[in-house]
Amino acid sequence: MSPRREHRLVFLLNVAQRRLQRWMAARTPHSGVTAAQSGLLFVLGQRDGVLMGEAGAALDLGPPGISGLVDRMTAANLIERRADPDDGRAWRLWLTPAGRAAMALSKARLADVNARLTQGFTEAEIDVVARWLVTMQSRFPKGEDE
Amino acid sequence: MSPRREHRLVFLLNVAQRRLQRWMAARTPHSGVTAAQSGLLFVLGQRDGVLMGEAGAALDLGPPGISGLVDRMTAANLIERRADPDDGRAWRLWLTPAGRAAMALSKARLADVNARLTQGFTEAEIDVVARWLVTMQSRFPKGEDE
DNA sequence: GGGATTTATTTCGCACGCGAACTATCTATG
DNA sequence: CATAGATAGTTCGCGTGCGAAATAAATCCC
Repeated sequence: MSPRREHRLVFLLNVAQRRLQRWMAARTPHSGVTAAQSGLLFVLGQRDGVLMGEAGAALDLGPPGISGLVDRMTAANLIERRADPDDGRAWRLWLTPAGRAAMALSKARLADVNARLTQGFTEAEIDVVARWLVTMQSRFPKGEDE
Repeated sequence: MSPRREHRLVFLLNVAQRRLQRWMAARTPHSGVTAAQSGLLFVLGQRDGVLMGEAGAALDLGPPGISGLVDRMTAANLIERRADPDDGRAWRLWLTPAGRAAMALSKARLADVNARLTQGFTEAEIDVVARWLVTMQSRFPKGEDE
């Protein structure tokens, strides 16, 4: 029984996430590229020149979140903001050479993280975990849907 | 077998955590008690008068984390800081009546969250998830152990 | 065409939690 | 006893991301 085990899921999720973030932050070989920042680097690695809103959607960030992330990464010279030629409101994001290099380094770190995230679990178990995490997205939606 | 699915675990964990936090924050019936704050309320509900460091350990927070949390909750009149009679450096934390009431309300919200966290998954699957989350704690330790 | 509405992004204030450095107290050791 | 070291908390600056409100450009509709 122990309702306590279930009670703990909220907490366990929180702790696991923070531990992972902290671990990644501490192991940033290249100058200060954080986990969130590598996320954006990967998005741009696949689709350079996306709109900020698209990048935000890909990372599940709202407007203020992506805006701040872009600010910091622009200041760090990892990406560039260039006006969209067709839409005066929009900005497109482009990797700088430094950003491209940082992305390559981030991939190595990600490989290490992946090993740690799956080690000791069967593929079926990892599938359960992934399915659970994905399900939580629809279970705790952004809007205030019931 | 898509290495991409594994790649996503970092991201999925991050998103699930943020979605849950956001959802809880939006559904705070009582004045502004956040998820982190309910965590401390529950700790005090079980052991009123703990040292700040003990509370931090229970919530996996470092000194600055628990210190700030206590600051905000003290300002909100949810808890009280009282000097430890035996140790001039230490402070013990106590629930205020308002804090005790907020804790009761938080429990209702937690029940709702728990339902959403487990609904649609078998007990065995939830066990896998819980085991995975716990394992991640040792996999991404606080110290810089390799 | 022009006013209302939608859309892209920014700004503000906030909560959270980290690492590093600091202060104050307690404890151990010579 | 004095002093060195350990321990409890605080403070600072930072990155992250949210909600709400503002700005500016695009679009829709009469």
